[in-house]
Amino acid sequence: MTQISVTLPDGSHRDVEKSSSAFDLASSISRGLAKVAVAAEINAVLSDLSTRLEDGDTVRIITADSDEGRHVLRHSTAHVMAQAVTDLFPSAKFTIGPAIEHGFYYDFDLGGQAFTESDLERVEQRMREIVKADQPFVRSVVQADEALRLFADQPYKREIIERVRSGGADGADAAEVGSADEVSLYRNSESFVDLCLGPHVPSTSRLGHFKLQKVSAAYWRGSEKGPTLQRIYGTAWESKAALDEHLHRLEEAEKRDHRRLAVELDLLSFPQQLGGGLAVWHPKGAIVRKLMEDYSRARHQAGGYQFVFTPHLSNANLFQTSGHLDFYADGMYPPMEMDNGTYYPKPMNCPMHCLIFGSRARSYRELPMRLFELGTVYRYERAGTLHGLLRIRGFTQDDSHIYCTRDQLQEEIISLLEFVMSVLRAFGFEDFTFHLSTKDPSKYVGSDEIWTEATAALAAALERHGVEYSVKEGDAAFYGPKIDIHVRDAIGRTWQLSTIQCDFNLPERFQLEYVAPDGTRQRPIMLHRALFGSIERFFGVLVEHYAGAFPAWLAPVQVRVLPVAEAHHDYASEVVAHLEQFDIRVDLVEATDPLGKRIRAAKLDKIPYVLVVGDEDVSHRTVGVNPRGSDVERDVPLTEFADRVLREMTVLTDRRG
RNA sequence: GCCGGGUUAGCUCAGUGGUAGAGCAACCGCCUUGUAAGCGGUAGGUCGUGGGUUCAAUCCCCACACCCGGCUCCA
Repeated sequence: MTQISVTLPDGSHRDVEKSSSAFDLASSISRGLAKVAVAAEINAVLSDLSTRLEDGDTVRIITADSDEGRHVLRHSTAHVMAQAVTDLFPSAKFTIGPAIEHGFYYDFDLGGQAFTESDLERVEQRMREIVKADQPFVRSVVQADEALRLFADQPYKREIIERVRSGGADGADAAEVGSADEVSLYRNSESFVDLCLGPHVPSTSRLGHFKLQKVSAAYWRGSEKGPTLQRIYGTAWESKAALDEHLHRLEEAEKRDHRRLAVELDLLSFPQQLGGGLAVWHPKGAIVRKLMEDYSRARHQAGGYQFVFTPHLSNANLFQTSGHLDFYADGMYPPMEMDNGTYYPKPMNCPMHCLIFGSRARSYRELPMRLFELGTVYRYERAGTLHGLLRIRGFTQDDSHIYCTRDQLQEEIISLLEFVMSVLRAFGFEDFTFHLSTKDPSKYVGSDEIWTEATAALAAALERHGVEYSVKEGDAAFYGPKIDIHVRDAIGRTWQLSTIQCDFNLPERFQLEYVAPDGTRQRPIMLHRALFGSIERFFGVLVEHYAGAFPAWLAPVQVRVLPVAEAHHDYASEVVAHLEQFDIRVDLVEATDPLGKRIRAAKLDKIPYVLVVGDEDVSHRTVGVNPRGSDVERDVPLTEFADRVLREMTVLTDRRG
């Protein structure tokens, strides 16, 4: 037999010469395919293009412009970077260097030294030389003993091999090496060989559209107790155009940074005198926040929630009862000794809501009881973790705790999902992903029965909605399973916002009970639900989603009126007064500066409507409308414009139905 | 908390061992009738805070605070 037959992804068969490689197959299909091929999937295993095909194999050629293809490019580029670093820093010990979303990194031990920005340039330069040298990536498989000799002066590589051999490996180790006895290697030059399962591109000349981005520290094996390594992040793409586009996207994302926009738009600030992770809200930011909160309250009121308020401090006994002191004392602000005991700033609202539930005998007739509070909490986040509004020490949860019977659980979760998505849609989020976190067998409270039931209730609710969801095994909190809801923003980034969590723990700890129809005392199940998550964080996400250009109903200033000249000031004031009577947020900038300059300033303030009024408008009671993002309209009757803005503002009420 | 880099006017950023500068913004004046920067002037800084070295520190050294990029953590 000189021919073998392989199956292609479309189910067709193709004959190729015996002992053909995957690359030969690609070439036989088309020269174009061969040119963009970077690897192959053979019988569902990702493999090098050089792999010999067998009769009956199912083969899919991986091209550079696919997700898997880019993954291969990035992984190979990481190897090239490691070679470049070891060329330039001969004493560097290299560790691991995987492909990640949009790029790759590699971690090195520089013996206490750190890379500088100029080192990065040198490394990048050396990488370009390696690419030009067209070094082949050659895979080999050796015995573990031989590999240990090969990496005699690379302690991290030896550690990986040893761990795999002793069976103590985790997934990351196995991905580097292969199996316990046989170690997979890739050599891309005389001097550079790395542990790796591959696959890799055939040679370094297939790479080149990359950029090193930043250098930072990382812990070996992610452990704070391990050595500190130097990590270099880079990105790599299939073409210069794709690389440029990616870099452009990063620039655009930077322009949306809520910390930058918060300053530019005068929304809020983090005064140094206040301390880290604490924000003050300026009038413009406060208006937006108030509108968000007002809307949230209105929706909760309509949704059958009861509003409660609880204090910022509590006697330590409460957090002893709730278990927070046992589990999270490190994340709480330190205690204050007072004349009648020890007090803590609250890190959570739930214990206090439990006190409200437990304040008197409860009947099943009161369930489900939905308590809601915009509750401000304080958590001691470690200094290095703070990040604008997204990671902050003092923040306000839109926190709801729902006490219900086991029979009510599923229905309650279903209506919660609807409620959460409906509110998020009102803020412009349409694309949701769902994650169901299940029991961690090593850390949980409650009976298996109730875990199964609650997890099934969460899953059923998701399925009833017909939404896709991923299961995160063992990722639940110790007190119960949960659903996390992520949203995709205007430029495709995802943010975790809402969470719905079942809790069997707190009702037990607080000995919460209700009287059932048969007169017995039963323990309620508790659902924790944060919708925005934290008002501060959600606001930050909104700023980035809208790039600071809030929709009209949220904009701090909705309309700015610009008289063309001083002669139009009186009429401009009338326009302002007319709009203000409908609670439209409107301001006026008099004609001391030229019109063009005032227009520009209004645009930079991202105001939804700029109204220009001149002679014709005065005589016809009209306005010139310059809307954000569309064309100027002249001679719009003032009353018509007011109606239009009002309609836009009532989008809320429409969504409420 | 760890590693690295920072902190100069409201903002963006120059700069120097001999107590500081630009553009924009602000304020004042002039000009000004139609959609993204008219002209001129004025004011504005304990160069993050504290200590040290020095005749002299915004600059060099140390500590602290805060910020940035990651790591770790995130009820």
